[in-house]
Amino acid sequence: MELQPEMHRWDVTPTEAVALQRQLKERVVLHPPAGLRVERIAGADVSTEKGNDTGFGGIVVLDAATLTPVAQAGSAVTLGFPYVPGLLSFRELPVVAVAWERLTVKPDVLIFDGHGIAHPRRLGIASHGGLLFGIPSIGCGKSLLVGTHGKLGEARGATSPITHKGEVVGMAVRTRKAVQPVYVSPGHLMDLPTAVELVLRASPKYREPETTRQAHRLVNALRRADGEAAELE
DNA sequence: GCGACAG
DNA sequence: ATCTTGTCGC
Repeated sequence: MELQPEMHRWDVTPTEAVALQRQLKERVVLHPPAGLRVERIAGADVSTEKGNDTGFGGIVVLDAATLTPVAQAGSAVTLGFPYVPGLLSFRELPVVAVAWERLTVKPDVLIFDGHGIAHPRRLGIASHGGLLFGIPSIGCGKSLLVGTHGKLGEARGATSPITHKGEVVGMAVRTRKAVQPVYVSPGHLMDLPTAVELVLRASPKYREPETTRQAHRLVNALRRADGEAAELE
């Protein structure tokens, strides 16, 4: 099951988007493919501008062992959906999808800046993106959308389960000593233990995974380059 | 009805 | 997310 460009249309209303999420969540698989080998791990991100409706997307693929970039792709797409908490994927995935199509070297796992199943309807951008691209995916957010968790130790590697409506939907993970944790949840073709392990492995030095940091760097560079080109008109 | 609310 | 300067701490 590869990319599914026609999974559904993107020009929908918020009400239709919610209905699509309820339907799509049934397809999410919460365990990794048998014998998954993570040699390449990637990060996806989108950057937007204040007085503009253009979204700059990007994906950076890293060697999982060295966390060195091996491939990348960017995109600039007009945003067709507003930011609505719980419907982030309808705003950002169309942008990420263009970058994904341009990516010549595909990763084994894709980490999104946002949540997976730690979502009101269990279909955050990581789960939706994993389904769309047919790839194992992980959600790694900087703040919670839903759920609560207990206190966690100060050491790097400390964790505490995120619970929502009686279900464990993710894990608060301390990637740096005495620094606010990140919130990890499975996207698609992924389970929580593996997601936590991969995020920790990808975050040896900073709070956020190197995948997310590199993708963030790429999309911001694209946005600034576009802004400077516009000034010379 | 009120508060919360990824990026 | 973006708009913005300086500032506290390792």
